Amino acid sequence: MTNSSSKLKIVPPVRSGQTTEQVVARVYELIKREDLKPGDRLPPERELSKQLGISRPSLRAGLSSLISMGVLQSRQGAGTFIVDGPPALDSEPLRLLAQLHGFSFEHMFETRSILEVGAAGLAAERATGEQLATMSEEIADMFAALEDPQQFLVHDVSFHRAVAAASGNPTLATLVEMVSAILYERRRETIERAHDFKEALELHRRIYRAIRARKPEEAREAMRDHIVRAHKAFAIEEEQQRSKRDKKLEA
Amino acid sequence: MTNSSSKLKIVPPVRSGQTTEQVVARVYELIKREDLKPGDRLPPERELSKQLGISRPSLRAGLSSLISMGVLQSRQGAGTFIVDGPPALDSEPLRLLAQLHGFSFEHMFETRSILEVGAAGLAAERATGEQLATMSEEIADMFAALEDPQQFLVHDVSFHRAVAAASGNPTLATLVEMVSAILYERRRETIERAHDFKEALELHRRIYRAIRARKPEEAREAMRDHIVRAHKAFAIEEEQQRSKRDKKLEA
DNA sequence: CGTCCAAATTGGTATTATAAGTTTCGCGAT
DNA sequence: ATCGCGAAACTTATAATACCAATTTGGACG
Repeated sequence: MTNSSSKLKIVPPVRSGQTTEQVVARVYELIKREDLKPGDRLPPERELSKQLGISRPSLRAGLSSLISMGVLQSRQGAGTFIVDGPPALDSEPLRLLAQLHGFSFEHMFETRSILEVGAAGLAAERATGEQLATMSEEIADMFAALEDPQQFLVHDVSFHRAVAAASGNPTLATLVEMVSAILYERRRETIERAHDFKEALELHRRIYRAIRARKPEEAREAMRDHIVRAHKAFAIEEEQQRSKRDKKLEA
Repeated sequence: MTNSSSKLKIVPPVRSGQTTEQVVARVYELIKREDLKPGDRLPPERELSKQLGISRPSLRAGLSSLISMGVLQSRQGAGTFIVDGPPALDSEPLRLLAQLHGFSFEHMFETRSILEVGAAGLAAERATGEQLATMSEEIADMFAALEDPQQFLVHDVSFHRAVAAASGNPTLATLVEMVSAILYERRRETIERAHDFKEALELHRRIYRAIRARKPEEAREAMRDHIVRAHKAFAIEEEQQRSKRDKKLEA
């Protein structure tokens, strides 16, 4: 139903949109018809370019788009594949947009809070036993990493990812992941000066207990409380780093 | 973060586009240093490819990525520009991801609900006079379009966009936009059979009044109620369309 | 069973032609 | 003389063809 006569719009044969868009649209069609599943290999570039009636560089431009969108992945010598693994959106676009329009970290934290509070509430309603186990394990790993900030942060992030997954809503989990990734990267740089991991750990346990006890409202409240505090801690770390940098400039 | 030590699977090094990534990274640097602001023009392709030390087709592959990410925009004969206007993320990646992993519309609605309920709450705290006026105007336009489903839907969407904007959180507004765009496209096809616009309109007015009265919890509750009902209406429309299609197949 | 080579495939470049928008300049009318 | 207007020249993105390089895969051969 691509260029049939359903509309009388004066559209020259393949004139609509750039060739790049055509590639994206075509791959979308392939996926939609389930000719392609995650992990599958696409036809070779030369063949695919012939099928679409465009040149190889043009095709490559389109594939680049899909790769940067996180839908495809290519390995030289092997082929181009539909990305396998958990669904995820690349956070690069959001990062660029934030940089362009000067989104503040305050807004990022606020958005993250809304998403994760929602996720925690759903998780309390739907989490499976296995998902509960995963959360619990991450908390144990945080205990074990109380002296190693970087490692602690890794398990912190994993715990939140587990909660998002336990919401049973992949769309929501994907958005949580996208926003968190940006904050995580920034946090990694300032975590060294962090303090009071024990408090953070206790807050995580509180979230877990509420989810485990199937109490959505408590889970939501615990998550909200945790992120507010995390935001404050983050702000303090940022401030410390800033003042340190200023000091260095004086010298 | 991808290949943690949880599995020893021999994963070939991910060389997904070295030059393409270079282009994205370089443009990101340009933006970060504020050499480039929204609306600005990039150097011509020939010049830029020389600056980066890569060929034009390779550069174009990178630019294609940025264009599909919604960061750039090209006009033949004029040049390539940083996108101007309100910040927005292309919803194509999410659409593809949803198709690939079979995300359901239920999940989409649930995510939209979480985002918009949060936005409504914030809007009740922060909406400016002008933003309130915009919302009110959209409601008036919905009144005027009670007999024209397509037009009604347009103002419906605009109203929600206005609420998201009034949250004062551009990150949140961007995510709302991204998720809504997907549902909107689908809705446009089924809206003709919709019923009871008056009820929907009344729910919108309730949201507006709560925001106007600066009552966050009421605004949240009104938004939650509205989206639940919208979801139900959507499900009914889908069902009608499905049964109609089945009927046609019989004949 | 191991090693190595050849075919397949993506990665990247160079060159050229084409189409579309922008600017400029000259001409004519006022 | 000046203003408006149209056409030509220029700039720029768009796209195709041809070519070589790097890497992986699989099979042939010892």
